[in-house]
Parts: sequence; structure tokens; C-alpha cells
Amino acid sequence: MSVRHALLALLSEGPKYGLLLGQEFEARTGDVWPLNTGQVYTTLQRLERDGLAASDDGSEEGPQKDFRITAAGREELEAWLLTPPDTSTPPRDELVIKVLVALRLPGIDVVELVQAHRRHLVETMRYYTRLKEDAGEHEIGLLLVADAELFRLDAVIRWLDTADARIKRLPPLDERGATPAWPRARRRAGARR
Amino acid sequence: MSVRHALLALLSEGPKYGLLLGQEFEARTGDVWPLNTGQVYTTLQRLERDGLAASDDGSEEGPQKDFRITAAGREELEAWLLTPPDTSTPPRDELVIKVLVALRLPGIDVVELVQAHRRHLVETMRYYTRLKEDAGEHEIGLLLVADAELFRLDAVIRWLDTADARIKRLPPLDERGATPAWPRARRRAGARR
DNA sequence: CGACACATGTAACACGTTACATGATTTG
DNA sequence: CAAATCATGTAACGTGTTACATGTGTCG
Repeated sequence: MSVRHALLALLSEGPKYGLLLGQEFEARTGDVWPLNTGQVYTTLQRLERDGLAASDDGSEEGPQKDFRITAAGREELEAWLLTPPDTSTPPRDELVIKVLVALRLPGIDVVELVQAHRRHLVETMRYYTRLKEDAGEHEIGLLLVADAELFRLDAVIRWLDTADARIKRLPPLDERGATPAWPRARRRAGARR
Repeated sequence: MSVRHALLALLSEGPKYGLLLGQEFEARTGDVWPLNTGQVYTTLQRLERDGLAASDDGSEEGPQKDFRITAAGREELEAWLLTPPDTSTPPRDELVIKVLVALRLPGIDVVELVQAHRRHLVETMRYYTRLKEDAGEHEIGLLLVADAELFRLDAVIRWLDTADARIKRLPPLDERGATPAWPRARRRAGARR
């Protein structure tokens, strides 16, 4: 739902057409988050369908088809801004899944796997650090996005380190049970708030 | 692609059927990452279509339809384990987008918005801390997943704090230009490796 | 005119979610 | 037998990606 509302926000500054919206979206993140053009148009269609935006049906004034935000769109935008992102079911993290999987797979050196991934993360952090250094102080969007990515990567590295420590404290795989007995007591307590 | 490979990994321990796969997936994450059953079946169909898994066409032995991993499936699984998650285009972070959007929207108190989101994150961290306390030392999957979520949330909070600092150093919105001149120099340098 | 960039779209696909429909097996 | 549970699926939808098709305007 991020793109949808981001486009709505851009429209709240005034009428704009598809390509321009896509370019502005990317410009504000310093091109760190590319956005393919096709999605802009389908998203605009949905915004119009849902009554959050309206179009000029651009026949006059060239090929451009301007969209503008509606009153309902402004309401939706404000509500979205204040609603915290859903934390009730956190996103499945691919790297975490890899480590969990590797833990139970015979013939896999989990510690080496963890270190390989760690090296890649450190390398990626270097890239964003350089990106920040090259950025001007005024490119606030790029700075914030690069910050966010750096913090995120740093958190993943920290997790890898604590996972590494936990794993080393673990008994070898064959003592943990190659054919495991699964806990039959399901937790599944429903939403937590 | 996480679910796909996670199911493949579960199958690598021996033939299993759909519902069981879903239950095992959830059990290993301490039910923090629920997985709807429908997706298990569609994913299994795709795995079979792609030659990574094969089914018994379960007519005998009850309604269960066991799937097993193929040789190609094992290769795919191992390659996936060693490949670091794609960092070339980091995921668009909804909260970051909200702050970026709020920065340019007149009539929005960005600092208050940041604090509201921050409070929600702190609250969510408490939940996962409690979850870890209640977990046994042997529930390694739950511990690792909760760790990952705690590190992730902590990183988001740190980002909010530095964003807050950056924002307070910023001139007010009207001096930043309500109708902005967009940097025409596109970065778009292509893949970075 | 012809080439190029600008601009709008559509098609096909992957993955994820919710909700519903349908059998088979157990057990009260 | 009837009801509950186990098990397999399908339908519809939202979002995202890649790739392609099409029109329009400008400029050498």
C-alpha cells in the first residue's frame, strides 16, 4: 500500500500525470527505490476507481493525462499517515528463514553460512555509507532512505551475531533429533491487541 | 520466494503432505509467522510444475497427498541457502515513506507524527521481549525469530530518532519550496555491482 | 520525412491474502 | 448417523515485476 499512498501524496501538491509521478517518487528517494512506470498507471487507475483521485480525461493539452486528488483522497492520505505500519504479523525475513532451514539440514556448515551472509551485509553497508558521503546535505530524501537502509542492515548483522552465538551453544544436529517430534501444543492465540 | 524454499527444505527431510507442511512451518517460528493453508497448496503445485518436488498422486493411504523433493529440488535448495538475499533494490519501507511524505505536506506536525510512530514501536518491542521470556531455551526457532524482530524494531526506532534530529535542523516547509524544483540530474546508474 | 524521446497503457506472471467449497475420517 | 476435524483445493483480489505495444510531439 505504500506506492498507492505515496502517489496520493504527490497528487496532493497539485495535478500531475503518470510519468511525472514516477519520476518524482524516485527523485525523492535519491533513486534508491526505483518504481516501474507500469505500476504508476495501474495504481492511478485503482485510485480513480476508489474515488481517491480523478483524471482530466486528457484529450486537450497534449498526450498528458493529469490526475488530481479528491476530498476523499485527502482524508485517506491523512489517516494513512497517522496509522502505524502493521506489526501484528511481522514480515517473513528471508535471511532468518535461511538460517532456520540450515539449522536442521544435515551436511550444512551453519556457522560458515552465517559468516558468508555477514560478509555480504558488511559490503552492502559500505555502499550506502559511500552514497551518503556523496550526497549533499540538502538531499534530505536520499539521506533518510540511506540512513534507514544502514540501520536495517546493521540490525541484520547484529542478529546474525547473536544467532551465531546461539547456534554454537546448540548440541549437534543428530542429538537434536533428525526426525523431530513437533510440539503439539499450538500457540495460535489469535491477534495480540 | 521464502515460502517456496522453506517448504522445499521441509520436504528434504522426507515426504510430507500439505497441511503438515503448513503446521511445521509455523511451529518452527513459534507461530510468529503464520502461513495460510491455501498458499501451501498453490506453492506445492508450482514446485511440482518446476520439477523441484513430486507427488504421490495420493489415492491409496487416505486423503493425504504426499510430496517429496527431487534431485533438482535439492540442488535448488542448496543454491538458495548460499545466495545472499537481494540487496540491490532494498524493500520500500512504509514508515520511511510516511515520514518523507509528511515532510512535504503542509499542516502536518512531522515531529509529533514521528513520536506517535515511535511509541507504537516501543510497545511492539515489549511484546516480543515478553514472548522471549516466556519461551523455553530449547525453542530455538521462536527465539531466533523474536530476536530478529527485536533487532529490526530497534533499528527502526534508531532511524526515527536520527530522522527526528535531521528534521529539526531543517528550515520550515515554505522556505524549502512548496512547489519544488526537482533535481534534473537523474542518478539511475544501474546495478551497482 | 524519419528518428527519437515522451507518454500512456496492457498482458502475463509471481506471490500473498481472505474466503469459500468439497471430500474423507474419526468419534460421540 | 451426525457432527467435528482433517485435508485438499479453488476463486477473487491486491500488489509488484517484466516486457511489450501504441500513440504523440519535436527536431534534424
